Formats: sequence, C-alpha cells, structure tokens
Amino acid sequence: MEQYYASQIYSDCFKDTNSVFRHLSEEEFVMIPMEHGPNSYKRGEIIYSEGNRINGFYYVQKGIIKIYKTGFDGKEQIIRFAKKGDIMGFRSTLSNELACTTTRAIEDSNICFIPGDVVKHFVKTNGKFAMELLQIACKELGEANDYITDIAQKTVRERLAEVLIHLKLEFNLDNENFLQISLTREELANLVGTATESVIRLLSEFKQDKLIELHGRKIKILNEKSLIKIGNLQ
Amino acid sequence: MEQYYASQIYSDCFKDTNSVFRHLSEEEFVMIPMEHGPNSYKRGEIIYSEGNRINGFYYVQKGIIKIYKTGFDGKEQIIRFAKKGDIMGFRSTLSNELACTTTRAIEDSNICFIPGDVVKHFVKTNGKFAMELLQIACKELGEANDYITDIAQKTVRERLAEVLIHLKLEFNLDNENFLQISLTREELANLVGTATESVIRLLSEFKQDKLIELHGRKIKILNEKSLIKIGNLQ
DNA sequence: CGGGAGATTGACTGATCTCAACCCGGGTGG
DNA sequence: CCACCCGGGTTGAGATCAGTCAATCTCCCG
Repeated sequence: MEQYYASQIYSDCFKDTNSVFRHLSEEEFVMIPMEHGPNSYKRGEIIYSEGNRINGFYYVQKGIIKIYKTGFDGKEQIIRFAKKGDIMGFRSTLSNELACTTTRAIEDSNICFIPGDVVKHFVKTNGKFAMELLQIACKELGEANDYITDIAQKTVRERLAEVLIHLKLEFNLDNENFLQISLTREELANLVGTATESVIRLLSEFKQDKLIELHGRKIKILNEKSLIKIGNLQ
Repeated sequence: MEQYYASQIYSDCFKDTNSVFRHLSEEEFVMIPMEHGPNSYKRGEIIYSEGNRINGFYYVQKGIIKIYKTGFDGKEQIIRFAKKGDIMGFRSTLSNELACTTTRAIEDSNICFIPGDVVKHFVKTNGKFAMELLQIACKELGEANDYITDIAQKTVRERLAEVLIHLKLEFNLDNENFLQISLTREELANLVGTATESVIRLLSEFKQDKLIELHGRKIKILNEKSLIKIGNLQ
C-alpha cells in the first residue's frame, strides 16, 4: 500500500504535461526507483550547494527554487528559478562535474530525485528523451546568452524593468495584477545584478511614476507597456 | 575523383579527435551530404547573422570565429569563440529557433555544414552522439553561468585580467609567450563588456605593472600569476 | 518590551562612460 | 611622389551612474 502510494505520487510527478519525463514508456518509468522522495523543503532550505557532488536530476513537483552562484565576495547571483515541471542539476549530472550553483527553496517545495545512471540510460536509449533534454539545455543557453548581453550593456534601471517583465512572463499575475512570486529586495538585487539599495531606490521611482505598486514584497504591475519600453524589450 | 577528394576532406574534418562526430559509424558517416563545403571565409566575413533561419551545424575545421550578440544600441557582446573542432549553430538548430547570435571569422577559416535533419537523426538513433552533444551544451551552459556572475559582480579591471587568462587557456601562448589570438581593442572591450577606452587604459596599466607587453594587437603575458590574482581566479 | 531582519533614505565616493582631440600607419588617387 | 584619408589606437577632461557606508525605520516574533 505504501509502495503504491509512493508510486502514485511519482506518477503525478512525472506525467505533468510539461515534464521531460512525459515521453517515457511504462517499462522505462518503472526503472525509476521510488525511494528518493518526493522530499519537501521549507522556504530557505537548501537542496544542494555549490561544490556538492550530485548525481541525478532534481525534479520540482511543487514550489519555487532559486538557483544561484556565489561570487568571490560572497554575493549571490541568481541565475534562474525552477518551478513545477522544471529539473535542476542536469548540467552537473551529465557532465560529471560538481555542482556549480546552489539551489534554495523560496517557497515550500516538493522535489523528486532521479539517479544519474537511470537518466543517462534514458538518454542513450530513448531518442525522444535525449532530444527533449537537449532542447531544455538549448533554451537555458539562449536565455543565458541574452542575460550576458543585458548585464554587460544595460543600465540597472533597464535591467530592473526587464526583470519585472520576465517575472511576469514566468510566474504570471494573480487576478489583482500582483506578481505571483515574492522576493526580498536583496533577492531582486541578486537577480538584477546590483546593490540592494539601488533596487529599492529604483522600485520607489517606478512607484512614483505609477508603473508599479508595492505592498511589502508583493509587486503589482500597473503599466506593463512602459516597463517594456524602459527595459528596451521588443 | 572530385567526389573522392571532397569526401576525404570531410573525413579529415569530422574525425578530429575532439570532434562531436568522432563517434559516428561508417554507415552514419556516409549519410552526411558532401555538397556543403568546406567553405572558406576570410577575416571579417560573416557565416550567419542574428535572425537568420539556420538549420544545421557549422563545424569549424580551421580558423577562429567570434560569436556575438548585438545589443539594443548596436554594441556587440562577444559570447564565445569557436575554433578547430567546435560546432556553431546547434542551439538554433535543435530548438528550431532563429539564430540569436552572429558569427564572424576573425581569422581565415574553413567551415563544413551538416544539415539539421541529419543531425537530429543522429541524436535520436545514436545515444553516444546525443550524450556528446548534451555535454557540449552543458559545458557552454556552465561557462555562461560563470560569465553572468563575473559581469554582474567583478570590476572591469578584474574582468580584463580574467579574459586574458581565459584567452591563454583557450588559445595558448606561442614560444615567446604571445597570446595566439589577435583581437582589436574594440573586440577585447566587447568580450569584457566595457568601453574600448577603458580596455586601452587598463591594458597600459597592466603594461606599466609589467604584467603584459603590447606589440600592436599581439599581447605577451609576462606575469600570469598576478593576472590570476587580479582576476580573482583560483 | 527588546531584538533582529529586512527596508528605506541620505550623503558621499569613485569607477567607468562619454565626448573630443589627436596620433599613427597604410593605402590610394591625383 | 606626396597629400589625403581612414580606421584603429591613445589620451585627457568632465559627467554620472551606481556602489558603499551609516543612520533610521518598520515589522514581526518570542
């Protein structure tokens, strides 16, 4: 019964419509061992840290995770977020390297682990799965390249506007136009690549200009068009 | 005879020890059509541009290519270089998107083209090839993440030192300790993510400090250790 | 009520960008 | 043959964006 239950959760987990695992056959599916999770993590808890040897994929079933690198002086740079349906740790797993990022829950989250040898077996024997993974890697790569260009060339003001728009696209707005992700000012700064105080100043500038409204950590988007323009997005 | 010759060049091309294509079987190898190249490009010539629909891999047989994105104000940001044995265009090909970078020869180069459907076929049927490609994508992804963190957190001075060290690692030094790649000051600036004048000033500062020597575009590394320290590299 | 984390504001500093002038070497056309 | 032109390189001066430091505020929690 216990076994069945675990299996059921796993099934829910991997058959989400946007999951990489959706193309697995039943025979492949049963190769995934059930004993790893789903584990739950509270806000603030670390899933794995830079330098850890991880060997497997972490599949996010619920919640939001921030994925960041720690710079020379200890400052965090947020690279991306992972949410329901996303996988983490595939870079290190596939290239047999130590983790180069830390992953930390910013909302209570559920995460399943799939061992590296199972995943590698799928890559070698299931062309569709391999292609799917390649496309995920390519998507991330494209986004990383955009990010590099932006950080190198745009002002902090432009980047903050851009980040707000990206957050809107990735996490959507609720029915009152609030961003459905809540970050501390410091996290926002670590995403934009600037100082916390700069983010605060620019946010209140945007508020003055009626582009956004601030209610604690919740941000309401009032004028998306202007933000797009400020961010030099299409 | 002509056919044999083309095939021979292709064979030389793809069986380089560090090529992604080295794991192809003879049967797979003959599936690559011979009519596309190798083409040669002179310094300054564009292979493909941002927004082009490309559908295939560009394999660099000889030369050095700069791969860059054009920012909002027309300024180039160099993302990476491709040299002998590297492939370009796999991101766009595999994710069926338009090219998001421009590729331009900075040395006279020879490049072979492999159509997208052939590559996709290999991905689906040859697990080793798929894994190889995934590892290439993952390697680039790791480097891109490092780059993001560096640009966001390091000073221009630190980044320039780092870039010099990276160029040394990627292109090596000749027997007089000159970097085996020659870039204009502007290209160096577009790599570091700064203004041309800033690069010039910092280069002459490094020269003053006896870390490097400048002979036109050729840069001689005199004190690698100090550069590593300045760049906050391990 | 005290403590602490996060948020805010102000003042100051400085790294870096921009603008402008000038130099240098190579190629070209009169 | 020489003046000119042009692209790239260099230098200087001034402007400014954004980072740092420090003080204060506001919650929230035990």
